[in-house]
Order: sequence, then C-alpha cells, then structure tokens
Amino acid sequence: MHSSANVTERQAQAPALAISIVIFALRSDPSSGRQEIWLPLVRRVRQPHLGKWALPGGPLGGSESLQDAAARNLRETTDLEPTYLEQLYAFGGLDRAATQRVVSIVYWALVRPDQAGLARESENVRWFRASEAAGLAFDHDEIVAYALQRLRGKIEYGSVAYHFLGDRFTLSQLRGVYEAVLGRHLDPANFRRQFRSAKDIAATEEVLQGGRNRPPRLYRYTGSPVAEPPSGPA
Amino acid sequence: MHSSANVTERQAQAPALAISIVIFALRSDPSSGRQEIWLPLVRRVRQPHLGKWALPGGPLGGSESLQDAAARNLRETTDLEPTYLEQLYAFGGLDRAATQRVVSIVYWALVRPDQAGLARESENVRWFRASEAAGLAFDHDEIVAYALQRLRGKIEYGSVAYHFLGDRFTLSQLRGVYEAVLGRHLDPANFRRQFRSAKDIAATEEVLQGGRNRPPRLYRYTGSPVAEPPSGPA
DNA sequence: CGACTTAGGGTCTACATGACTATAACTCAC
DNA sequence: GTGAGTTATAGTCATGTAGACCCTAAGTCG
Repeated sequence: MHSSANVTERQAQAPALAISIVIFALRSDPSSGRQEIWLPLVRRVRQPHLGKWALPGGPLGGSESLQDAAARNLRETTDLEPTYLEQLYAFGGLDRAATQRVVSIVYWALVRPDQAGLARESENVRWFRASEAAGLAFDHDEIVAYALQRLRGKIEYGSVAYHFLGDRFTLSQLRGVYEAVLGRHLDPANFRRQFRSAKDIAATEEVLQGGRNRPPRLYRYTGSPVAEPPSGPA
Repeated sequence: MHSSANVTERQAQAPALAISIVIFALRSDPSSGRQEIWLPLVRRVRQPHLGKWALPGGPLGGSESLQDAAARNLRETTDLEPTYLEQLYAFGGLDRAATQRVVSIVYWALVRPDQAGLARESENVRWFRASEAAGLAFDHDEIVAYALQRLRGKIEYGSVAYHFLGDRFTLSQLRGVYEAVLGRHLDPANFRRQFRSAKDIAATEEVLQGGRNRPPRLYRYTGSPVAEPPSGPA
C-alpha cells in the first residue's frame, strides 16, 4: 500500500481517506493533586515513521459514517466509550505523507477513565500528558495542538467540561476540569457563583462523604449528553 | 495499525472525495434598502439530481490542497476572489448519494461583489437569497443551513464581518452587515460605541461625501486580512 | 480543644450592554 | 432661505456580570 510512486502516479491516484482521533482524558498528578490532560498514542509498527508515536486512526471503512469510524478507532485503542465526540478538522495538505496523498478527517473525543481503561496500556499503546506529546509522526504535533486549542475554546462557551466527569460531581471537581483545560487558577467563590446560576446544572440532595474536610454537595448535569446531532451538524 | 485489505478491494470500497463550497455575499434589496445574504448555486447537468440546484464543487484535484481546491471552485463559478475562506465541515454520511459513497469536505467563503461578479450569471449559475435556497440537490439544504449558523456564530466573536466590505467603510455599512447576518435590528448608537473601542478598526480622516445626510466618517480594518493560516489551523 | 482545610455565601468595584435622549450636519421640498 | 427629514455621533442611566476579596460553616487531624 505504500509502494513508492513517482509524481505522475501520485497525481493520478485518488487521495487516500483516513480517520484519526485525538482522545482527551483527565488524570490527577499524584504529587500536586492537580488535574492534567492526557491522551493515548499508538506506536507506528510500519513505515513511514516506524516506531514513532501517532494518533489512533486508520482507513475509513466502507460502510460506516465518519463519526462511527472515529468511535470505532477510539474503542479499539482505549476500550472506553466516548462521552463527547466531535469532528475537529479535515487535514489535506500535499506533504502530509511522503509516499501517498492522504486526507485525514480528525475527530476529538473526551472520555471518562472510570474503569481501568486508562491503565490498559500495551507495548504499542501508551497515554501521554498532552503537554509532553511532541515529536509525533506525520503532522500529528500540529493536530494535537489544534485539538487542545479547540478544547479550550469549547470549554469556555459550551458544555464540554461535564463530559470529563461522572454523572455526579462536586463543584471543586468541575473547577478542576476548567483549571486543567484553561491552565490557570480560578477563584472558587466566583466559579461557584457562576455555575449556581448555570442552566444545565442542578444540585442533588447528596453530599460526598469521606473527604478530609467539609463534605461538598454533589451536582448533576442536566443538559444533553451528546453534543453533536447524530447525522452531523444540523 | 490495521490488517489491510489488498489494494484492489480497498480502492473498490474507497469513498469518493469531493470539495464543495458555500459562497456568501451581501446584496441590498432595492426596495427596502436592507442587506441580505446571497449565494451562488450551480445547476446539475448530470444524474443524480439532474436539473436541481447544488453547491459549487467538484472532485479534489490530485495536486492541490483542500483550501486551494475550494478557492479554485469559487473562482470557476463566480470569477471573484474570496476575502475569507475557511473549512466548514466534512460530510460523510452513508446515504448522501445514492450510487456511490461520497465524502464532501465543504468550505465556506465570503466575497465582495465589487465588480460585476455577482451579475455574472448564466444558464447554470445563479445567485439566490440564502433564505430562499431550498430544495437543493443531495444534502445541500442542510449544508447551507449549517454554514449560515457558522457565519452567525463567527460574526459575533470574530472579525469576519469586515470581509463583506471594502477597505473603507462607514459604521452604518458595518452595522448593515451585522444586521443582515444576525437578522435583527441593532441600535446605531450602541453599535458605534462598541466598535469605537474595538481593537482592529481605525478611523480615517476621510468622510463619505455625496449622501443625502450628514457625511459619515470612513473606517478601516487593521486586522489580518486572512483568518486561516496558510497551512491549515495552527 | 485548637489548627487546618475546603465548602459555600457575601460585598465591592469595574466594566460591558441595552434603552434612551440629545445634538450635529447634511439634503430636499417649498 | 427656511424648516422638515434623516442619518451621524455623543452622552446618560440602569442593569448585569466578572474579578478581587472577606467571612463563616463544617468537616479532619493533632
């Protein structure tokens, strides 16, 4: 599939179509306690870029939608179900791959590493801090940077933050998500005030017991669990 | 990464890759004087959907980037240069075309119909009011609706409004753009106050003479003329 | 019990926004 | 030439929100 082709052959070929996916999850640093953004990468087991780390992905199956293909690649690498999945961008520069013209439609996803999904690493699948994911294969460095930028943009406006968390969460946990994504400290009191008046969040009767300090109240996200309509943007 | 089928099988299944483009321009209604959003459509001259109106577009050339392909399709239908060009979305549902799986990477553009470009219509190219573009071929109705939604979202946050206008414009003209895109009346005084303090807009020494009323001052957009970095999102 | 830490509520100020009023500068009808 | 009409432009006032900051509540731990 990667037989070296001269220029004429390359231009005659239809561009190959691939799906890649940037999968974000949060993990607490054991020492500082702060949350950080992590993502799984897959080691290249063939040329080109053999041995380098790359985004999960693969060719688009003939009988699946773009979104389905992204979700399938996510499951195959992490064993997790996405709580959020959205198209990021279609990358189609001429020089993305040396041997063949490849157009990659990239999705980005948020997962909740509740189960041992984040621990399910192998020789060829490993989780990295987003801040330390560099030197990746192809143009995947740029793609990850763009996905992070989009994540930051989306969290300010929209409702993606909740998709990092379980169905019940404290405002401190939610604030931790925002601080991890935005990369700066947020005032707890102002954050609370802002989200108490938010539409799609509701206080439950429960509090979280077992902590060292005053037990915090648990909240619930009441908005729609999926951000993207099933048949693409409507 | 994945056990690959042999080349012939894969190419038989491989979805076709196409570029489409939604081109927006503003035109004043002669009776009301208000501005409206227009876009050019192309009549289908072959099956499927023969005779229906559709978005400009075509197959992706083998030696052009996605952005270049979109710009080329724009020039071929309108003879205008885009002042703004950005990727909209990649549509890849299974049922988009009856006979063949087609993945369309759709761009959207803003043009300034300074020259006679908007008048350059033909049997198979015609401009339509965006509000009246319905019954289009394929899923192009949805694509136009989504592009309009994106335009509205972008105009509130960003700097796309200026790309509908020439290099010198009055605040009334700029307000006209906002009113056309957002579909509602805006208070002239408040609009003025907001944009006098905007960063990327500067007053010139000139005023626009020849109108019926008090001559308005001309302003200039000082931000970057292109929104998208040349090599895709950075 | 007192020290410590996080939860949660409040105040004060600065700033942006929407509604509204007032004045300036021009054309046109007469 | 004068006044009506229209748009340009400035200012005012009330409201809402965000950031900085302070205070109290309710737990744990020594």
